[in-house]
Amino acid sequence: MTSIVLFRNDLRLDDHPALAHAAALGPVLPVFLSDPQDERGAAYQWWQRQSLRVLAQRLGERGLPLVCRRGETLALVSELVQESGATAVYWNRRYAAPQREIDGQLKEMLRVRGITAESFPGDILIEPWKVLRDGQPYKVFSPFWKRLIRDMVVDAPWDIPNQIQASEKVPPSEDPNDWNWEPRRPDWASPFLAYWQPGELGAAARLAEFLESRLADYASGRDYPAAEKVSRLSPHLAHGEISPRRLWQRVQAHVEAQPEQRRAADKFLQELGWREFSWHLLYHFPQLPHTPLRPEFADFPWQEDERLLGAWQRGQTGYPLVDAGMRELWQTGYLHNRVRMIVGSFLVKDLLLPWQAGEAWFWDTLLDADPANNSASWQWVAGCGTDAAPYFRIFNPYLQAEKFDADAQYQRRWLPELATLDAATLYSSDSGRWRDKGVVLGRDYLAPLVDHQLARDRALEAFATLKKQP
DNA sequence: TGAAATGTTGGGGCG
DNA sequence: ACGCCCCAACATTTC
Repeated sequence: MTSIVLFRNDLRLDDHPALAHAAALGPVLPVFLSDPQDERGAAYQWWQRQSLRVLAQRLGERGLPLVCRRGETLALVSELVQESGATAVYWNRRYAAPQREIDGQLKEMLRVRGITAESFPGDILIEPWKVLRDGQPYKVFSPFWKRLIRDMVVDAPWDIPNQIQASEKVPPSEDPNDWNWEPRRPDWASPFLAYWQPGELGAAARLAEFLESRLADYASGRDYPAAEKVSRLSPHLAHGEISPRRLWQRVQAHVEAQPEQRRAADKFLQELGWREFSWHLLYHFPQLPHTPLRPEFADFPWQEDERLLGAWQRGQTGYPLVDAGMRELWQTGYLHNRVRMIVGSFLVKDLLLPWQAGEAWFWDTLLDADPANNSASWQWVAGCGTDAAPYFRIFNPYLQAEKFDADAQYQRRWLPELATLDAATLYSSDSGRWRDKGVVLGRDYLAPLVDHQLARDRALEAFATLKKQP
């Protein structure tokens, strides 16, 4: 009579449809499976380890164990069904191709053996096969989102079950500490804890704080990386510590109480919409993480240059805003959205490096690494996505800095070597003025890796070669 | 959810 | 008072 409930990238009790369904039927055996196929970058795995601790504790408080196993999904579930005598397995749906395939095979294997197997809506607002126009997926964000908010109903979230009966038989668990997801030497991850509280409670706290004190200024403040007006919920969403349905419902309820924040809330929900759009794209176009959706970009003359890539990764390009962003990413596992666009544009257009190289670096270093968001956004920046920024939309890193970090607060925070420069000096190209403030180019800070004007022209030339292709 | 190049307009200085 | 020029400010187009 026992049901196994699988936890994967949905490390929460709230609005966990599979868990809620199983708990209503009888005893539950919660299982976390780590299939090597599902592993993401190093930063993501570190967070997942922290989040697992929280999940195990929350289950423990309710008298439930969390059985952790590492290996191939089908084999593990097969073993666990035998060891526990479970008669059903439930899970929340996943939408990326490899995971869909695994879960499909799992369902078939279980049903052949007479075990109930059922999947439930996963961590998006609406199932991708329900948002179509003339049977085709949307390829442009605006009509997609308009359609979704106008015509579709987001399911109400499931509350945490009041009581969850524990399974009598509990198979032994592996110790996730043995999985080596936490770096030892050097321990690059422990500083993250100064910025983040992984786990479902941390997610709830972040949301409460966002609604309370950040949302009101979100519409205008979200563009200024020093302003701290964004939600910083992305890692929590990426690990499923809060569901988008719950987030949607909480924001709607907040706006009912504070109608003057409607505009800001809509803007925020639109960002959730971009996440949704990315996941729908990944569902319909499984090649999204590797292959440009615009086929003509297959022939783009990217450069391969390890030296340039390394300089970008380490924040040593000589462009203060780019370097500040790359250092924030390395030190905190996160990067403000505006700065993601700027460093992305710089990699792809100023350095002419392939967007996949940036995608891979973000995948490894972002705590919120998410296959849909990461690949869709890089294709957007590179101009090769379906609804992408046109290739010729080339960010000027100096202008972006003056517009969105006018007082240089953000750049000085992440570039201690420039902390003595006031904004006016930072924005002047007069190296003598920099020297007067104690910063010698080439000694204290690098000269720019490339000249932006030249790089811009070169990028446009490279782009022009594409259009000649049939 | 750009930026640069190019075009237009209108106020003010000045002969 | 008038026309001319300059140029900032804004608008449009082009990449």
